[in-house]
Amino acid sequence: MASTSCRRPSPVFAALGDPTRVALLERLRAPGGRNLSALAVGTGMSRQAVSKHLGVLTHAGLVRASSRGRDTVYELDAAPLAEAAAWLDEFRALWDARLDRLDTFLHQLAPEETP
Amino acid sequence: MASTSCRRPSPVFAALGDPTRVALLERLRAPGGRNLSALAVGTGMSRQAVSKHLGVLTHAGLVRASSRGRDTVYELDAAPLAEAAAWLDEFRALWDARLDRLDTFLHQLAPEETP
DNA sequence: GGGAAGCGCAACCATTTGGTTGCATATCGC
DNA sequence: GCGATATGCAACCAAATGGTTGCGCTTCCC
Repeated sequence: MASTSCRRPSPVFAALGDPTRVALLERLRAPGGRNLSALAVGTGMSRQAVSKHLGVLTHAGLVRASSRGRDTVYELDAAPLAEAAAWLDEFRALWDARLDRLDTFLHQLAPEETP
Repeated sequence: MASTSCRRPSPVFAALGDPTRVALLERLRAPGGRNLSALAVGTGMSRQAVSKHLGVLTHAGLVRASSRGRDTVYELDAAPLAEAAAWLDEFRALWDARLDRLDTFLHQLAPEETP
């Protein structure tokens, strides 16, 4: 098979494709969790907009939301980040392997032309 | 500073967020490059749609396009993938460091309650 | 030279996305 | 109980996205 073995984490990449969501993740990197209002302040957006972005992040598995009485607490979950990094590394590794095989193939064909 | 040091590779993540584009990248992983028509066949899309996706990938730096006579040859450039993976690792590392500091802080506060 | 192949550009359309506002509901604290 | 706080849901809107078709230009090859 020429494809990577693990599943492609497209939702994670799509979630990370928006700088606003990345900024939210950086705010969530502090331990302890934040509620929606605390996350929305200073972003220049309404709470509802922030809530939508948090929904995308939650759907991608990057954020866990737990209802805590009156407000919902959002926490970072970095496990999908590790999966995404692993996919990137695997993709690159397979690509490099292809190039290495091409290199040896060219060497076998014409050793003097590929120093 | 609480932010990661390197710039956030949002365009790369946005480009990888579409499964169609990831499939194109996997087709491009074979060495030698492909022209537009070869990439479009079998995708169920028109050449123009594939060209737009290739434009997004090129803009993200994941693909290099070189004009080769009548047709343009597209080649994979995996360097942004490495940058993206590095960003993911750095983000996770900083987050883990925060958690570690919290852990030691809690230990200093009440050693018997955090086994 | 002339037909065919390959590509880019522009116009166009449907759907999704990113954002807003308004309102209803649940919860906390006095 | 009651006011204030925190959230979710629905409707709505502008802009971006993903796709199409058509046309024109360049390049190959016979």
